[in-house]
Amino acid sequence: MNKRSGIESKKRIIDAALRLFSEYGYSKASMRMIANAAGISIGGLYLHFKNKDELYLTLMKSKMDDFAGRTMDSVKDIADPAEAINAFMTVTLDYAKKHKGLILLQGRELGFTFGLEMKRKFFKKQRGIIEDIIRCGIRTGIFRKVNVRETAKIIFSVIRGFVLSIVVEPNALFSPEECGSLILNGLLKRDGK
Amino acid sequence: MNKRSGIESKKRIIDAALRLFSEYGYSKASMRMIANAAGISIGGLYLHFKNKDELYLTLMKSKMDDFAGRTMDSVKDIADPAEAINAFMTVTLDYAKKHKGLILLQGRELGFTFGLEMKRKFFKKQRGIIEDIIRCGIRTGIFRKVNVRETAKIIFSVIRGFVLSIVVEPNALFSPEECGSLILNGLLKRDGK
DNA sequence: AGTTCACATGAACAAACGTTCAGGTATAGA
DNA sequence: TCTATACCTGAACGTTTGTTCATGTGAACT
Repeated sequence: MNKRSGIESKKRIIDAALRLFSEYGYSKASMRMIANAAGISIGGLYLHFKNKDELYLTLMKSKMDDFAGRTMDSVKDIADPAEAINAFMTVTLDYAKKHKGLILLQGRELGFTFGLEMKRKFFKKQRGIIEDIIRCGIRTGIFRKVNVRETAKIIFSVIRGFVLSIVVEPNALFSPEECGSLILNGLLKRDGK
Repeated sequence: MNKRSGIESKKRIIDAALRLFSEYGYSKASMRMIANAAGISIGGLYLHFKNKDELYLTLMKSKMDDFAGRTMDSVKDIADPAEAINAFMTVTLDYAKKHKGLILLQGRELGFTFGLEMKRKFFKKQRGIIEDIIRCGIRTGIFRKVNVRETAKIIFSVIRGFVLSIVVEPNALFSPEECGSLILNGLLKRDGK
């Protein structure tokens, strides 16, 4: 099983690493396991990534960029803020559900010193999108005059919680639609209705 | 530093373990480190806990029981559902903020097979409290007729997200009050106002 | 004073870890 | 056919891991 195309090997390594990091966590997924799953030798693995940290970070970076790009795209040309909130919610949660591997990987090893800065940047960017939507909603008079930053944090927290739920209680997930509805309408009865 | 009271040693071990598990995670906090921090020998550690798993689980169990008890107490004799939601939120989030160690410990190592069942039970119980409050709110006509289970999941998800935020972005936390307000009132402008 | 017993020690062990390295092999160009 | 190059191999190394065990120690009871 020799003489492969280099980039293809690298790709197989990344795939295997994502799978194993996700299932076992950073510490318990050993380089040997990853090499094995990728159909390459241990030495070969180190030919493509200079060490375990680099492998992990490369993985994270590429997947998170992809994630961010998609959510951004899905919202950018929706005019109605209420609809945009819903869309952002739905896209994010669906993506998370479909890519459990990434989610597991990123949720786990939380206190990791060496991936933290990257994650923070990612979160800030995502929260920024929500803030823009809220500001737009307030400007156009559709939303109440809430504290934009606080509210964005809260909404983002719902998403983060959902993502965590995927890991801990996969069969206790709520529907994105119901969630959008609660965020928009609240729990209290409307005066009129 | 010999001849201690046994239970006191055990207590020191638990303290040290919580601190080190929290800071370094399950895998990277070694039994030697824990023994060291507890001021006991490696062998002595195994006198009190038969292995690393047991130490971890004992820790988790005791802290989670404490957590559950406190949140339960804080809500049980508040009549107004809206107020109860707020109280539950505040107490839970404050507790989480005050006990970062526990939170880190429990958020980290998410995919752990051997602690999962316990965690699920804990979450279910907590969600049950919220469900009761919502049901009460609907019955008394204060809340809209929402899907109780779904809504409870969502609210719980906010909490879970907050808890995660403590770890990842400690200075990007929202206020429990603002959060309660959003959940109760929603984002859309009220008809009357 | 002697025995017992709960608590404590740290050297020792096997296993697993991340990483390196001396070497091997198939392809591409000469 | 020879050489250069890119890709690959797995034994080996030095650490560190969780866990065990033969041995000690001091207080309490007989």
